[in-house]
Amino acid sequence: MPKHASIPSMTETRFDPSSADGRWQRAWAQAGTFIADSDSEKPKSYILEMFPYPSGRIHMGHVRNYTMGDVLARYKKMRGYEVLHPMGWDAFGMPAENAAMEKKVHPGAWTRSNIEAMKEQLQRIGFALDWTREFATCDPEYYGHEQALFLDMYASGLVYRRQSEVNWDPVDMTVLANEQVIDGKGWRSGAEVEKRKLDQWFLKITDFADELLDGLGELKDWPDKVRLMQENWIGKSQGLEFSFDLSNGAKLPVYTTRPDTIFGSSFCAIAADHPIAQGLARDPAIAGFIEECKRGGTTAAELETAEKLGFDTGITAKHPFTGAAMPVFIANFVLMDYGTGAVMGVPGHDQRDFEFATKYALPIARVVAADPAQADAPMGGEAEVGDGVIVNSDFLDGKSVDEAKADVITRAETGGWGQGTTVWRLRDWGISRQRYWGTPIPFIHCPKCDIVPVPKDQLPVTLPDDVDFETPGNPLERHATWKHTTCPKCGGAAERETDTLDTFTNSSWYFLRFASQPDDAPFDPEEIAKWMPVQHYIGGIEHAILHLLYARFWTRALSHIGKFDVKEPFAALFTQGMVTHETYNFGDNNWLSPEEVNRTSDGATLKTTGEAVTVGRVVKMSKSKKNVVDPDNIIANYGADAVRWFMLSDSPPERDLPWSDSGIEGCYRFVQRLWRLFGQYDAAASGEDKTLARKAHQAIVAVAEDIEALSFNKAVARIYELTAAAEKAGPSESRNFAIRTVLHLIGPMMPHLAEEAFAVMGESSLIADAAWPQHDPALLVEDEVTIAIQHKGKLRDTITAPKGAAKEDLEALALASEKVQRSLDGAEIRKVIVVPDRLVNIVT
RNA sequence: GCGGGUGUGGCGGAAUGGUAGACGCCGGGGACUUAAAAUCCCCUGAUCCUAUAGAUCGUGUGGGUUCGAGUCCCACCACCCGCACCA
Repeated sequence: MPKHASIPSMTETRFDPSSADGRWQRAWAQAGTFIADSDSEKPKSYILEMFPYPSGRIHMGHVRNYTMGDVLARYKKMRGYEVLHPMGWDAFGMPAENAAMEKKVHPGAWTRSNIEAMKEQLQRIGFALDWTREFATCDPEYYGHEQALFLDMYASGLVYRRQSEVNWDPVDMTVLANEQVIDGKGWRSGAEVEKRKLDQWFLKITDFADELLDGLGELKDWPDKVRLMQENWIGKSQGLEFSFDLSNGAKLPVYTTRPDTIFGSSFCAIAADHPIAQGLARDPAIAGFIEECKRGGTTAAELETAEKLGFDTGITAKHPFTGAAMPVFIANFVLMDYGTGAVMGVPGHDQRDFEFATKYALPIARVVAADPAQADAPMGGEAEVGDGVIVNSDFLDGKSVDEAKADVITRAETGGWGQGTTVWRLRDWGISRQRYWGTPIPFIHCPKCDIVPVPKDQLPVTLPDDVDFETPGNPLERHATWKHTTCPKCGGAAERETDTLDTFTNSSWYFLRFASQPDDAPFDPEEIAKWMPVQHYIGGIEHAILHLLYARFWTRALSHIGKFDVKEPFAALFTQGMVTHETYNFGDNNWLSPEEVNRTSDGATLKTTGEAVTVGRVVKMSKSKKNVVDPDNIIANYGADAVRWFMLSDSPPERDLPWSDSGIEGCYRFVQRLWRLFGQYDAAASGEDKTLARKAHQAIVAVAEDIEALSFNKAVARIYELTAAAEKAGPSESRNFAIRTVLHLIGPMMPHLAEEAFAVMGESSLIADAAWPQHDPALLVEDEVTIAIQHKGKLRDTITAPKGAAKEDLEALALASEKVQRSLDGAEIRKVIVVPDRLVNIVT
């Protein structure tokens, strides 16, 4: 293609994001471009990114997350869908209370001002959001409906209250989540955490364990990783529950997944907090041992190295088949809250039992072997947990592991001493939090009537505003008047529940409220039916288990009690990677921010003194490592489109994206390069450029495929290629088509630039409302292809041949090549493999 | 310990079993300019070489299947993530 002299462009000026960004953001807002119309006849598409916690400022992780969703939303709109792409705020939670304590601001005021600031930031990036549906979970309208849903669940038996052990921080006077306990101490107060039994509210997620597990199978468009994590979390296991008769006359129920190894059992072990152990605690030695078990650390490293410890109770258990008397130990490795809190020890075929038996010199018998001849083979230095054939086990001898399992379960059931059982790792969801900044749990404690739900017409139970955080503990608990009320049943004096709901509750149904927000109900089932399930849900992998499991549970629970007919909330899930940045280190652990450092290709120096700075690993942007880049500064310098383009370029979206200054500069250069190209659109040009036209049509298809696969990095590469081809081409109608194609293809990615250029070309409509360009199928196929010719497995030459050329012709062309002949050097040709339109491989 | 993932130039990464390194960044050279910025053009995996040509090597390591392997199979190594004494 001859290089042509530069055409005087329509605009010699540069694209100026500082004026264009705002202009088009206002234009979209005024036109209501992104307001979802649920009455539309178009097919519906609900695109959702995990809503943010209003911590104060938008960070690069948000920008990446929302840019991906935005491209999908805008693309779907161009493809003729009615798109719902909402945004809101996960606004309850501890940081607001911490801010209240530290900065003496009300959590509500702090949260509201953060929301205002972050909303403005999001708007500056030009996201195609339907702001008419915005809400914050701390709005009484929102949490009031949540209270109503909670009461509905209560009425259906999905909510209950029981005593439960919690981590109690005696200084802050509050319950701590497990992840807030660091080395046995409260993360804020540093105080030794106590175990306390408190009355707590629970949601019966375990009722749905089977459904939640089976449902994973239908989630074909979820990452395998997330499905596996949930599967493991739910932790279904099948086995036998049966009881040993104890020498003291009591019965000891145990649970095992390996009933096939029952003849190898040589002891029983119970948890330190097992009722039998507790009953023996009058003995000071036993009480001491129980205390020792409780002190055991819970960190990974401690568990890894923790020695198996036991205390022989002196009680014996009678083996159900052999009648042998086996010692019963209290053991530190048995958990009270799994199974029955007691196990039968089979040292030969369980590693923990093996270690324990070794330490306490208990018999280690082989009951599974590779084949019956190996029945007397000595055990090695560890338990054999693999498959095999049962040996040394009376009537089980010769059976496979699976056959033996079934046999023992059948005998236990017919003999009436045991039962095949399913045990789950999943626990019921404790949702009580002794905190202020959450949804008040809508119950009243009446001295006469016990626990009474707040009548629905009295909802929402709102939070009082006049609270102080000067003293530790729950402000609702010590508020002068708030908790005092009357019993809805008997009218007598009563107290409100002062616990609030876990904030994960708020995010368990927000997607339903986005889809439909009537005043008098949490949602309208008809609207839910129109929009749900979410077609693309995008967010961080850190929510793989809790949030996503709870949201699935709420959807199923609400569906179960007849609210609507949706089983799974998120048809497809995408977990995006983090935004990372180099770290800079000066001296010992003096982290430096990128602004303090001069980075060149061969190192980094301190801006102030020029001293050398150590360039550290590329890790997730975090305040502690100071490797944070603020999106605001970047947008101010380069505009929204360059940042959006950066977020989509280079790294595949599921992987981490390393931020770099040179990268964003490259993106900005490309924005300007496109602007110049758009300026070269020449309405007067005529003539055909088939090569370029073909490239444009191919790009239309390829970019669409890439966006639908969320392979934004590949879509970006294709746009670069088409851009380069259009730049090099001389004026023609085809070139105009190519330029307009580029403009449409970048519409979802760089919307401000696209709108501006569209307008400069004289269009009065918005590119956001435009249709995705049509492609001509005839132009997708090349009429000439490049054929690779290999000899001895290596490329020797390439030839150009008409598409669809006959095998014989290709072979002849290949052999006619001078380079091929030189490589062949007269050798005898044994075989020629011809792959049509691809290659010819000559075997000698 | 269990489960999962990843490994390709200086960097981020492309590649239905069929031309490895598309595209971007970095780097080098040049044009334009009084100069700079901006922009444009060319080069850019390594080694050898008789150097516009050609050869060899090259996708974590070692094997295998195949006319042909980054891609499939087996074994191993490294790093990352999740869960964790779950009976």
